[in-house]
Amino acid sequence: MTKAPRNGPYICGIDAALDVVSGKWKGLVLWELHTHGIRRFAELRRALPGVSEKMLTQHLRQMEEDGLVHRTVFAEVPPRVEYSLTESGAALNEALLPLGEWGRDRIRRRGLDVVTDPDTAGAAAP
Amino acid sequence: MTKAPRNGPYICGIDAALDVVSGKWKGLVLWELHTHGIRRFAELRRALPGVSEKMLTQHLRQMEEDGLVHRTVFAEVPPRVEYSLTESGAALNEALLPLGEWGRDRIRRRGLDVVTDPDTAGAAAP
DNA sequence: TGCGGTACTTACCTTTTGGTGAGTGAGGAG
DNA sequence: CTCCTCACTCACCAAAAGGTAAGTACCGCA
Repeated sequence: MTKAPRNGPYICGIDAALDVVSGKWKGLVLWELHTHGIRRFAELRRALPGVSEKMLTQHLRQMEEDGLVHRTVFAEVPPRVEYSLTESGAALNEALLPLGEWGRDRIRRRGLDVVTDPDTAGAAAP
Repeated sequence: MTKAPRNGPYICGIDAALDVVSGKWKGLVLWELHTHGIRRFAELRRALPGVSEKMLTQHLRQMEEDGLVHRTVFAEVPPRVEYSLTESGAALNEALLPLGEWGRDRIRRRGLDVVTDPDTAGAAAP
C-alpha cells in the first residue's frame, strides 16, 4: 500500500504544522521557493547543499500532496518541471518567520555553526 | 560518548529551530508547560496521550540540554521533579504561535482528525 | 502482605528516515 | 562518438527515532 497522506489524528495545530514541515529539507525548500518564486528541480537541488535527488523528489511530492507547492510539468525535451508555493505554502512560510528569527537568535547566543554556501549568501536567511 | 547536544551546522534559523522542536512530543511538552507554568513528570505523561516514559524523559533531557526547560529535583520520598519553561523556551513558544494557528487552519480546511482528551479539552489549543 | 504511585533506567526490538548508486531516453556540446 | 543535462525511479542499506517490557527503591494505603 502507498503511504497515506499525513492526516493525523493531531493533538493541536502545532502538531499538524510540524508534521508537514518535518523532513530534513522541507523548511529549506519552502524558503527557497519563497525567495525565488519559481524554481526548477535542478535549481532546488543546487540550492540545498547535500540533498540527494531521491529525498528532494520525495519531499516535493509530499509537499504537493499536502497542498504546499504547485508542480508544473512541461512536455519538452529536455524535461522541465517548475515548482512554486501555493497560497497555503506561502502562509506556512509566513508562520515560520518568527520561528526562523528565534532560531537565528539561538545561533547567535550559543555560537552555533552555520554552513555558508554561495547561493544562500546575499539573501536574507530565515 | 554521549550524544552531543544538537549544534548544527545549520543552514538558517528555521533549520536550527526545527532541530530543537522536532521530536514526536516536544511541541506538546512546550505547550503544556506554557499553559500550566509548572508540571511534574507524571502530570506531563498524563497530558500527552500515548507517550512512553522513555520518550518523555528523553525529550525532557534534550530540552533541558537545549536550554528550553528548567528541571528541579526535590530530594523527597516519593520523588518529585518539576519542569518549567526557561526564558528561551517561552520565547520559542511565542514563535510557535503563528505556526499553531496555521496548523489549526489546516485542520479545519482539510477536515483532519483531532484527538480530544479530557485534559486538553477546555484549554485553547495551539 | 501486597498493590499502586513516584521518576526514572536499561535492554531489546520495530519503524521510519535518509543516503548510495544505478538506470532511463532524448538532445546538445565537445 | 562520448559525455553531460534534465527529472526522475528503483533496489538496497545504514542510522535514527520511537515503542515495549522489565527492573529500581521507597512510601502510604488497605
